[in-house]
Amino acid sequence: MLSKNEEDYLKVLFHLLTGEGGDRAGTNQLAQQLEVKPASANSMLKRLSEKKLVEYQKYSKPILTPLGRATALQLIRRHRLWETFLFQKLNFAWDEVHEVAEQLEHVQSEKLIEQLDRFLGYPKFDPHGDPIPDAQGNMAVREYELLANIAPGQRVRITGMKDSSTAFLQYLNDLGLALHSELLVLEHIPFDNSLRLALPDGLTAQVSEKFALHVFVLRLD
Amino acid sequence: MLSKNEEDYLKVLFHLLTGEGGDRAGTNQLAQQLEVKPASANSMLKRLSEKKLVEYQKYSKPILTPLGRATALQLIRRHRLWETFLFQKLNFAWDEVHEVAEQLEHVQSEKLIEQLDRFLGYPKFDPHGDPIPDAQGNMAVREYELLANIAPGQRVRITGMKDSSTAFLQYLNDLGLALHSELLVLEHIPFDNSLRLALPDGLTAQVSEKFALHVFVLRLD
DNA sequence: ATGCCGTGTTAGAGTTGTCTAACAAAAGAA
DNA sequence: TTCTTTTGTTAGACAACTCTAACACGGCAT
Ligand SMILES: [Mn+2]
Ligand SMILES: [Mn+2]
Ligand SMILES: [Mn+2]
Ligand SMILES: [Mn+2]
Repeated sequence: MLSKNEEDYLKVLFHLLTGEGGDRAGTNQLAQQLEVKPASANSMLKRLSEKKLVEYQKYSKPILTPLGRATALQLIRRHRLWETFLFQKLNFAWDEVHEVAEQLEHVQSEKLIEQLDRFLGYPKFDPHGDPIPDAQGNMAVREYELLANIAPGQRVRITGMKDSSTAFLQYLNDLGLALHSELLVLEHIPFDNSLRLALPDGLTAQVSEKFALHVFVLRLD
Repeated sequence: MLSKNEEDYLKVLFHLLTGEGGDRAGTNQLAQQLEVKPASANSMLKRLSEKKLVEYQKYSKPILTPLGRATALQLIRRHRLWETFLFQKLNFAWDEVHEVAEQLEHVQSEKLIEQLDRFLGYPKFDPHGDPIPDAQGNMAVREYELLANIAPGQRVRITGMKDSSTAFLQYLNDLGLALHSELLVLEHIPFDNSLRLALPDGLTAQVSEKFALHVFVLRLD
């Protein structure tokens, strides 16, 4: 059985190694993500290696073993199910769920997660649009495109966010946008690659390229 | 902020000191309840004393400060709300809720508990019939009498259990009894103080005095 | 009052995790 | 290639627990 800390390190490592350019992930990135010093991350890498979750030799990049990957996916499953619960049943806002799920994910009970999944109706995506792995670690592939790449005139639906920071989520909230919101790209301004959008409430908004690079969408029609 | 372990020690101490004959509770009882050695309980008593939750001088019985009592009641609130959630929403059996609630109770989030309480409809009692403290630490007084003291001919409703051990809860289950079950005392056998009962399903059962001393009831009619 | 036994306390060591400070290796620039 | 910067590793200390083993206190019986 893994400790809460071992689980958190493993999960962060999974995200670092699975995200784009994940091959460059090492001790320092791991430490930074977890807000600890590199010395701490280094000693945890050794411990995870002892437990056969990570393959690690000094001065080379760590990789997850199949066991490590499977274990991380189960933790991600728990995290996203709890986020969904908080959002759907307990009136938590979009940007409030993560912090609490970060604690709830460590509760050890097979039955708890099974029953929570059933209670929520076997959701496929969490409130941020991220796919929820099933008990076998399989998850839906989210078909998405970046909003930044959509041509004017195209209607789209928001399917996820690349960034789940509070600042970003609250900005989205202020625009009246959420997962599943539909919007229309009105204009593309070549100077700075910003976009003019028609929002669900009928208003229009001008958003930066940086914004548009953080929103995943599905083309409609 | 208290650690998970500090919270658990505090809660057990509260139950030891609040239960009948709670004045006799000391280092050894505390250690036994928590399944640790007396040396460990002793050092935790010092730490809780440092944090002004317990008044403690060596070789004398510890008592809770008002702050310690209030803190313990909030933990008990969280525990019983989670038990209620697991029982009512996630199909957990009566004797399965405690172990998981023992973990969930340590999740730190005011909003989580507020919203959970609302989601459950502000329940006054947990699945074992134990009262749930409100945010101020107040709880309903459960009017109860021991089944052992009920005279033949009296109809009663089960309002709680003095013992929440798995063995006891499963015996109750096997008899078809649960919280709120109604039953009729048919006969009192003076020889061993056992009772004959009419059960909800129409059958009768013979139960020992020990059993009858662990069930709280309300007289009906 | 003395002695015994159960209760309670301390010292000292181990585990899991953290940090700082010093150092070693690898990568990049000149 | 040689220097410099970034990245990674180690040693050693500390905190929050845990334990075992030795010891002190206090209540009770003779
Ligand atoms: Mn976490
Ligand atoms: Mn999420
Ligand atoms: Mn607990
Ligand atoms: Mn209970």
